[in-house]
Amino acid sequence: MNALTVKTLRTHQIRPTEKRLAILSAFQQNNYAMSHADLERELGVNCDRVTIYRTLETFETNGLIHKIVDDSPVTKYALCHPEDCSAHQHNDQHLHFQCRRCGHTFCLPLIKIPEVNLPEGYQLDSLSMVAEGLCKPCAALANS
Amino acid sequence: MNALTVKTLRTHQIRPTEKRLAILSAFQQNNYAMSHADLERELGVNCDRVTIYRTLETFETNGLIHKIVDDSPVTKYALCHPEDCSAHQHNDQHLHFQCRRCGHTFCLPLIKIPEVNLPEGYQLDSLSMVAEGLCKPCAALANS
DNA sequence: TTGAAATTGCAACAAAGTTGCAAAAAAAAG
DNA sequence: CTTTTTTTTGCAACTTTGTTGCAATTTCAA
Repeated sequence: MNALTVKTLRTHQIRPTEKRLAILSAFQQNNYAMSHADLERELGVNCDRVTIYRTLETFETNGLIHKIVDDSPVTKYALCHPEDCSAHQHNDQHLHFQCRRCGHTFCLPLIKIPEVNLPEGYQLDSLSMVAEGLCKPCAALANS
Repeated sequence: MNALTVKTLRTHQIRPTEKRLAILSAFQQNNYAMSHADLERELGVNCDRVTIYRTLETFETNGLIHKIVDDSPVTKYALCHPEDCSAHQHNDQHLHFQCRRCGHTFCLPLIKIPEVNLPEGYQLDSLSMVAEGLCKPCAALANS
């Protein structure tokens, strides 16, 4: 039992069950955004498909992970940065980067999304931005 | 037979068949990004599901429409602006706006995506940006 | 320790998208 | 104007992704 992980869940008002701990550590062990299929692969048969879907929903509504919008048709999630998100509001206004070679999408939390001026009459809630290209490791490989 | 529409398809090296003309006019008659389900609804039973999927693929690879990345799980497409895209390259670097009320996503071709500075080592191909909120008509409704 | 509330697994379903193949349509060749 | 070739379409079957209802189990608190 990882005490730190348990504490993380409790902080977000999420009961630290075995399955949830496993899913949380999967997120912590990978620096890219995870899809349901990614998690299913990592957890093997020890966890039901539906449990994974429901855990993701729970984690998101409690401000532990956020959805990532990218080119792929599947929904992906990444750990929120604690200073940005809570159960009440998500505020992950940073750039995401999708690599065309390895297929993974990463958070670049240090790069904030620039402001845009919307036409008169539009009301803005949030902005998201995805860069596509080659991530650092894949770019290094391509140049060798 | 709409001569203009036929010409548009020929310009993009796409054979102007009946189904393709119908799908193209569906795009022209709606100013929002269209999903497969949207098209199926518009075309009724006159067109097979698979034909729609394949037509979208053909249109995209020939630079007539582009994929739109938004919050929803379904793939949506919008007409390209002729000056931006061709069969060889898509270059639709404008803002997209997704309305939380009507659910539609619109191109805002006049609002260009700002530049961002990526960390050292990353190689950028393209950027996409989605704003979420209330579109003009829906915002007007909400304020009345 | 017992009882209420939350979580999980199972089954069944729905929606989104893909693939192979044969029939039909369109274009090119003769 | 046929015949041949290529492209497009429809159908069936399948895969992947995601959802819902319900009963069994687990967790937590009284």
